[in-house]
Amino acid sequence: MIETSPARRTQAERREGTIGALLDATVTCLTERGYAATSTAAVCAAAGVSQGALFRHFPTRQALLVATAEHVATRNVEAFRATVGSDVETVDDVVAVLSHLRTAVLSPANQTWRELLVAARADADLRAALLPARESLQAQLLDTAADLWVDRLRGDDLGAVLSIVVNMLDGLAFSALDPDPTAAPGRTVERALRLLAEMVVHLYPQQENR
Amino acid sequence: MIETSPARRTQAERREGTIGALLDATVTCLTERGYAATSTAAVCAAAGVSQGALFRHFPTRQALLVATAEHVATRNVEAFRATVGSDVETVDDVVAVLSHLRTAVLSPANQTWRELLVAARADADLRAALLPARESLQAQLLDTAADLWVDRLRGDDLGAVLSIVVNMLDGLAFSALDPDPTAAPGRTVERALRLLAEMVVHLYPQQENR
DNA sequence: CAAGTTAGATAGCAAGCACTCACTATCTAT
DNA sequence: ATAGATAGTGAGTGCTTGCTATCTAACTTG
Repeated sequence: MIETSPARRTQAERREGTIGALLDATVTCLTERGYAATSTAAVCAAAGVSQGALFRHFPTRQALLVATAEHVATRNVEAFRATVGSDVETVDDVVAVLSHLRTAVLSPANQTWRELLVAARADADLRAALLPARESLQAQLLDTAADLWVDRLRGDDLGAVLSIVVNMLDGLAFSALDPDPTAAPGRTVERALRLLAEMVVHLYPQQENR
Repeated sequence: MIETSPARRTQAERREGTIGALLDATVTCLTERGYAATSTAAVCAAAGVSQGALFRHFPTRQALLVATAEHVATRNVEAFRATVGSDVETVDDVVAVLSHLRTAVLSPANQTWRELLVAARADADLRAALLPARESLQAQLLDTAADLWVDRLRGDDLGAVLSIVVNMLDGLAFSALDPDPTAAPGRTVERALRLLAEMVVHLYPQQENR
């Protein structure tokens, strides 16, 4: 209580702490209030710091948003890697992977990423600033998928299947207007995921698939 | 030149004219500037009218946006109907349909619709106002597809396939950051569309498909 | 401990926003 | 032709925005 005075933190710790709080606050603001309503004031209120603190560490609002994008991009890759990790044999296995992928795509991190991508479409500066992170993420997704599924799908088909699956799940997330999009998938979506799983498994049936 | 004085229009004509100009201007503003930058001033500038004219016909900005949504929704249904109209037999036929569907999804009308849907996710009022148009559009899409493909796909699979295709194309449109998204499809996307076409054709191969 | 540097708080500013209001122009009905 | 209604104008209002300037608090270094 005496020697470990709680108000004693090194400058780097303070800095890192508030930056982390700002990034997390930006993620929550983006997911539950949208891009336009993610004002610097709102982020500061959610993070519990003043506006001066924000503009000390980020020269502009866009810089904060770009930093947030890179922050969530790494999380997204990790979530994808964890999801696809299990080995698949039967159609049911693939369905399970797709279901997990769906919840991953609906996570706040992915929601944030999507929100920023949409905003970038109308803002050339943001688009340019987001480009490297975007290409890096896409490449990492493809590499991860190739590592784990290379014996199942050939190069061309891998990219195509990945494009179908993630774009479909993204489209689903975009058009999900429910307050809680993490709810049950719904019959149509479940059937759609099964069709995709059957497509994946039957693409190369010469192996010992069921 | 004399009897048809160009400055002689009935009130209804004037009204309809400026309303149409405002709706069209809103569409172009939304597609090429995004939701946030579609201010009343920007729309009025694009339409060539004053702000007072806008607020005479639409009590609020949101009313203008909702009217625009309903305006493009009908266009979207028509474009979909025209696209799916041709009868399909071979895989190549389905690929052609999907390609046309892709360009339809990338059209300004559909882009506008998507922009409004995304904005509605963060705005409860807009979401509620858009709900009827949204349900009507979805129902019409499904009905149209059922009319034309009912002999090819059974009820459950119809919705699932439709969900896969339109969500994938929507996701593709969302993540297309190019200034001109109507450009060539790209190898991966072409392969993806072919895979989907094969899936559709092989779903019920008992008929006289190739 | 003192001087210097970094972190954070607060008040305020110019610009842009949705929207209003007093007014003019145009059309319609008597 | 005249009166009343509708369409359209453009300056103005209050509010929010991203960002800055000024200041205090906390940490680091000699």
